Order: sequence, then structure tokens, then C-alpha cells
Amino acid sequence: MVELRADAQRNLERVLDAATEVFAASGPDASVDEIAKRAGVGHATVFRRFPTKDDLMFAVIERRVEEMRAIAAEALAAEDPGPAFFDFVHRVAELSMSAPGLHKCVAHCGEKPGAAELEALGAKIVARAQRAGALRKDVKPSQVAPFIRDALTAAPEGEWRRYLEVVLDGLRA
Amino acid sequence: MVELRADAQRNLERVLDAATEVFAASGPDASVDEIAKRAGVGHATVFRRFPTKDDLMFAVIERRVEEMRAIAAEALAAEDPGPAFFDFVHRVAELSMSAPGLHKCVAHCGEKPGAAELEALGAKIVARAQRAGALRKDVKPSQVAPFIRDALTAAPEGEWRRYLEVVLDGLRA
DNA sequence: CGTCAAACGGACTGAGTAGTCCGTTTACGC
DNA sequence: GCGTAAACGGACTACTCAGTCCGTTTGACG
Repeated sequence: MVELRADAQRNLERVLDAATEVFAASGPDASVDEIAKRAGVGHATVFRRFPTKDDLMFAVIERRVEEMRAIAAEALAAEDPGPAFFDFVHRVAELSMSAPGLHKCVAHCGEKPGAAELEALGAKIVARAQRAGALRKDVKPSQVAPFIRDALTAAPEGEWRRYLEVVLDGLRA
Repeated sequence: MVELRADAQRNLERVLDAATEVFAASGPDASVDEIAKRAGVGHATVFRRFPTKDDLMFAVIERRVEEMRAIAAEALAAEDPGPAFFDFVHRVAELSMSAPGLHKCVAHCGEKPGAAELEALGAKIVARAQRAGALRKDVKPSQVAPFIRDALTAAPEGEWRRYLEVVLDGLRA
């Protein structure tokens, strides 16, 4: 990726945006044609940047992970660890629950780009909030993320926000 | 279904068995060809009994529901309501967790044949166990099934048995 | 401008799959 | 056995979709 002509760059972004929307809505079975159409390009253009559909899916996920990493960094930089933790969880939950199709995509391409780092950042945020006395200290920081994830995936359609509040209340000091 | 020639009857059973296996393993994306091959018949034979793939999927689910209904009836007939409840839950959990692909099939064909009756039977079993003093009485019988289902679907790969025990312990009087 | 490589996209290929057709085989009653 | 309707299954159609090809367009740069 040495340089990219202006039109190519623009189309690349359009394709990624469209792919995110479509995969988020329809999961990994969405067709490349539909994505190309929504992006306003021919589907050959999609395949020029992403040799296979899986590569495209991978790129979409990577981008989403990057967003989450940014939110995590923000939370780590915030001055008040307690509220920072709760805000972080809410934002990440909102982001990931707004795109149920992407969960299936992640499952589809077993690779989880950057998942480990994200997990580690989450643990740091938890530990910081615990030290600040905002969270109970008898749970391991690394266990909080899976715990919340489980609660979200188990939540019945449209009820995940309530579930999340219950879980968060349970974690408060 | 007035009468069925002996060979037709045999093939019908083979098809249903094969479809159950294949759908359980690969979910709703499994191809009719594969099912037919596993059943040892041509795929036209499958389509003769089940005009569409969805009809076949529906039949497979119906059959599974029937199995569960039988287990529920047994639990209701048992003399000791407490153990009957726990045994019922274990057997149903084992049955449904042994076929993860079928969950996706159920989701695929929105129709859930007999789900309501099954739910009602479950509630009866719970209520009976509560009256016998084996279960805590501060949960509504109708809430127990969804609760357990959530725990199972949320369980990480291969950990569902542990999760189930925790949940069941929580329900004991 | 004029040039040219980069980028484009419509048309094509090939694989897979749901569902149909029809000539052949087989169970079953007589 | 024999005749026949039921059942069978290989071949066929129609369609979708991932991925390729190639003739045309366009942005960048002198």
C-alpha cells in the first residue's frame, strides 16, 4: 500500500463502509455483489482490494476492533477510573450489540485480529477501577469481560440493556 | 399419508435420521444432496416427501420436540417430583446441546412447532418440584426454562455442563 | 494538453444447490 | 407369476454467488 490514487482511496473507504453495514445486518452470508452495489462500485473493484470475501470480512472486523481499542485508550487516559470503566463498557456494548451480524462474522473467520490486546486493555481498565474503589475486588480483572459478554449474548432480543445494568450493579463495590 | 409402501416408509425414516444428523452438525446451510447421500437415496426422493428443504427442516425439529415432550411426560409421571425435575433438565439439556446446528435451524424457520406446549409442560414440572419442596419458591415456574436456556447458550464452548450445575444449585431450595 | 499506468466495471466462468422431469425399477394385490 | 401404480434416482433446469478477464475510463504528472 505505497500510494493510492485519489479515486481508489475514496472507493476503498466506500467499500469498507458498505461492507460494515451489510455484514452487520446480514452476517457472513451477505453477498459481495450487494456490498459493491451499496458502495456504488462494480464488484470487481471490491475484489481488487480484497482478493477474497474473507479478506474483506477480516478488514471490517479489524476496523471495528480498532474503534474499540480507541475507546479503551480513552478510558485508560480518563482521570476518574470508576466512571471511565462504566462509560467504557456502555460504549463497547452499544457498539457491538448494534451489529449482531458481525458476531457471526467473527465466528466465521476463526481469526480474531487483536482480540488478545483488547482483552488486556479491558483488564487494565477493570484493575484501575478496582484500585479506585469503584468495583468489587473479588473478581479477577480478566474475568470481567467474558462475564459481561456472556450476559449480553444470553440476553433475549431487545433486553440486553437491562441485563447489562443488572450485571454492572453486581460488579459495583 | 394414507398408506406408505414398505420401501417408501424405510426411506422416509432414513431420510429423517440423516437430516437430523446433518442439520445437527452443519446447521441450516447443510445441502439436501448431502442428506440424501447420507441416507443412501437420490435427492429427488427427499423432495418427494418434503417439497422444500424448509419442510424437511421443520419435520426434523418437530421430531426433536416430540422427543422432548416424551421426556417431559415421563418427568410429570414420576413419583418423586424433585429428582424428576433435575433429571428432566439434564436430559433435555443433553439432547439440545448435542445438536448445536439445530438451534440455528430453529432460528432459521421462525416457526417453532409445539414450543408453547413444551414450555407449559416445563412450567408444570417446575411447579410440582416447588410444591414438593425441592426448589425455591420465589421464582415463577415459567421463568425457569428461559433462565436455564440463557445459561446454556451463554456457556463457553464445552463448559455448559459446569454452568448448568451452578444454575441448578442456585435453584435448589 | 498529452501520455500512461492505475483503476474501473460489465461480462464471463465455474462451482454449488434448490427443485423438476421422466424413464426405469419394485412392492404388492390378484 | 403378472400387471400396475407407487416409488425411485440420474439428469436437467434455473439461479446465486465467488472470483477472473479485458476493453474502457480517469487521475496524476510533466
